[in-house]
Amino acid sequence: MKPDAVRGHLDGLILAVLESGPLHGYAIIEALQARSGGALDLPTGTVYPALRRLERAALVSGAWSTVGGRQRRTYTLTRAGRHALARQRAEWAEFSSVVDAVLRPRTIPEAAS
Amino acid sequence: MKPDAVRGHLDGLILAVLESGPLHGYAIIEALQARSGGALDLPTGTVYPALRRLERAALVSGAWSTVGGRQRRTYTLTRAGRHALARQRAEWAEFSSVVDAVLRPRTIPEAAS
DNA sequence: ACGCTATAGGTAGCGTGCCTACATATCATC
DNA sequence: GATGATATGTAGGCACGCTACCTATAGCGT
Repeated sequence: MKPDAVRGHLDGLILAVLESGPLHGYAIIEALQARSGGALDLPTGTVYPALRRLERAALVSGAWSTVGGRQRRTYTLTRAGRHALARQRAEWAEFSSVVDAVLRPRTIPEAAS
Repeated sequence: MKPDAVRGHLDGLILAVLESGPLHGYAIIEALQARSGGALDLPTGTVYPALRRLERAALVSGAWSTVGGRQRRTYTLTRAGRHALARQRAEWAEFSSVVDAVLRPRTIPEAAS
């Protein structure tokens, strides 16, 4: 998939994978890969800043922990995050149906000749 | 619909409305409104630069004409534009199925209480 | 005569936000 | 001790849609 395609929808995707339970950043990237059948392979430079953005917006809350000597920052969906996710889903439904409608091929009158 | 949502998909939308036949910029905006049931109300400052971009990329070709004393620039899909449209449709199909898959609510195991 | 709206085209500059590239550190494997 | 997986992060670039303007004609109302 072309890079940049997720623009404007990344937040919703992250919130969606966090719905099933808290995850740390690296695991979020893997979860997105898994759920998309490998199509979504987001670089850390995309996801980590997004998580900080979501945390600033109070849609997720982050907490440090140490697992196997490695630092982890585990993110949990907040109540506001849950509402935001519902909103994102509704917006996506509308958006995708609009694009579907516009993109759908019309029956083209057969060319003369 | 939230502004900026069409980002990355605008070109495809414009190519799609041009598939049925040549249109000038203003008519393209109206066609997008019509096909989307009013949901897409793109400002001229979005569409006109996009058309010039598409013309530079040789996906559409523009031609001036005068209708009722007003200047019009009518855009026609080129062969390359038709290919690009097919590509955009394929990309959209993949992208939207990926987002659907990730966004789709999982059955959440009932919380222990 | 004047203003308003619809029609028609356009530019300048901004901000968002994803990407590339890089930096850092631990642990396991070879 | 080098490599790769795991894990987190920053800096800078840039594409692109948006806001806010500007210009011009035609038609209508007052």
